[in-house]
Amino acid sequence: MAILEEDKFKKVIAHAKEYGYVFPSSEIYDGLSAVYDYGQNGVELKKNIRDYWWQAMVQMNENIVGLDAAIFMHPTTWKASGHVDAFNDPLIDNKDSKKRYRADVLIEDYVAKIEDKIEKEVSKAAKRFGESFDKAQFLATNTRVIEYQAKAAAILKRMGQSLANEDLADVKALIEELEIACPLTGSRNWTEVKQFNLMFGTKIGASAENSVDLYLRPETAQGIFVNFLNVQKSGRMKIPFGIAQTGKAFRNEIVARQFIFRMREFEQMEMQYFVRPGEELQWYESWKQRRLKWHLSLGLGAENYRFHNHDKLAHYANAAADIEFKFPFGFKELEGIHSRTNFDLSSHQKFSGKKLQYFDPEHNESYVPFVVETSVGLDRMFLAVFSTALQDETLEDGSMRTVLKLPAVLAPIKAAVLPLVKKDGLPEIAHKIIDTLKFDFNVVYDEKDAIGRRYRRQDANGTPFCITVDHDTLLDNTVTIRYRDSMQQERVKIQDLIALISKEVLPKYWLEKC
RNA sequence: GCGGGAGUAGCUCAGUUGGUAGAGCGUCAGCCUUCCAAGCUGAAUGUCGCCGGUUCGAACCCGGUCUCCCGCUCCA
Repeated sequence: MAILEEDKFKKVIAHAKEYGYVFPSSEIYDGLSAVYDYGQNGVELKKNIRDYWWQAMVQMNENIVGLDAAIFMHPTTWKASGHVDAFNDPLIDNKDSKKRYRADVLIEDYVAKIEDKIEKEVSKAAKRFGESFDKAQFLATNTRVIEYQAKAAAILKRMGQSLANEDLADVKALIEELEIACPLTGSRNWTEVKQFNLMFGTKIGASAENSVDLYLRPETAQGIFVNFLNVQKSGRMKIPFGIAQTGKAFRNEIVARQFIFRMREFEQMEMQYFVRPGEELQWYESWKQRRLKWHLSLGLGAENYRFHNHDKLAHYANAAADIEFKFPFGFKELEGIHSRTNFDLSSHQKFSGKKLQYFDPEHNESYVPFVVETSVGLDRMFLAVFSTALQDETLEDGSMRTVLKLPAVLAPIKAAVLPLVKKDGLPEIAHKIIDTLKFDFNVVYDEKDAIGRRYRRQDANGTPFCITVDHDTLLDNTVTIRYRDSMQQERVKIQDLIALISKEVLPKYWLEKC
């Protein structure tokens, strides 16, 4: 990270804390690694981002509906989804090379070398005996081969048992006995073997003997898949249709860092779109474009976005791309768009024994639908918006101001109402204006300090409008409205305020750009 | 997890060879009234990250520990 970008990132984190957006979790106890709390302004910004997404996805699309599935799910869910296998690794570090390996893979590689040796013996013998060579007999009788085979089998058996018994010390002992070295450096200076489970485990049931092991969901998608038929039938949904959900997910990351970019507890905004098999790639393409358009509608700058198409695909996908955003620490994933095939629904069908199929009346056939997923990290979206909005500006007179240029639709506070001085009845009028605006917008009142300083305070907090009550207000019921980004001021009638602010902050005017 | 750096008021940081903590900004109250911060007066706020050790005495020395930052590593 360049020095400038690093400074910028530090400023973002400090500003987020200072203005009540993001606090380290449990800070009075020294915090909890990679867990953060959203403060009084952060919760508003986050809610506004979530609402903006929800409106664009659910409200604006007749064939997309919402869902709020529980965080706890039946344990078999995670076997079906592949997370139990994929999120569970015994890892070992080499102290000299600083490289980390899966302990079981190291041992399996070693066994593979033994098998190579057996193969070499076989091919040597085959050359020697020519056409009369009997491979099966050779394998069964050659003493060297039998020795190799016995050794390989013994190693695998012992590793299997140790892993099953969670005897990680023995896995390490095995690595040491076999004198397995770091493939890169040849060092045999290993740490202990540690089990890394990326899913958080917990228990349901109050008494120990009746309890069942559960996981906190590592993604929200599975709640949608297991409810696919419930929603389709109760909502009389016809393919293609989508189910949208926002909610918390949990991953026990080995290293979680970069502020709220990678947290152990985070919030996703996901939509699973169910389509006819064979049509998934065209939907995948169209969702890629639609989702990018949604991001661009916020006006953070087209140059800050790019697609990253995956070459290596996960086992369930036949196409995948990320929308990457230029964070203070570089371009990183903001949203994923995946063509997940019918992997999840098929797998749940297999594990549950329940049919998860759709009867397509148009084509008169039943099938397991294919799925196109769009998945945004809400916290990442927050960071993208917040870090881009935070700017230090040099003004014409050479002075500086810190301004948080949040898209007005997302700003926590839409307007501040300020009496020019706190006497002559101006505060009373300001309070009256607040009473008329507060039904529609989050507004605040401030009378402390000089007017200029109050403007700057609101700038730093991202408030798009300041409304100033002065002595002329007493005569003609007009106020000054001052715009955050341009610092321009206008004289307007009090009764025009609602319409004026609405035009800038209501989602309606932003969603039209999606 | 490894290596490097750091933890003193809300923020940014001082703190001399160990002698029970300061500044600026911010916050609050009051004065002033002035449409783009930094006018005047006054006030609050710290067990100097935590635990232990050395010492008559530790923010400072030693050990441990926690947290954060950077790099490596990991990342359905």
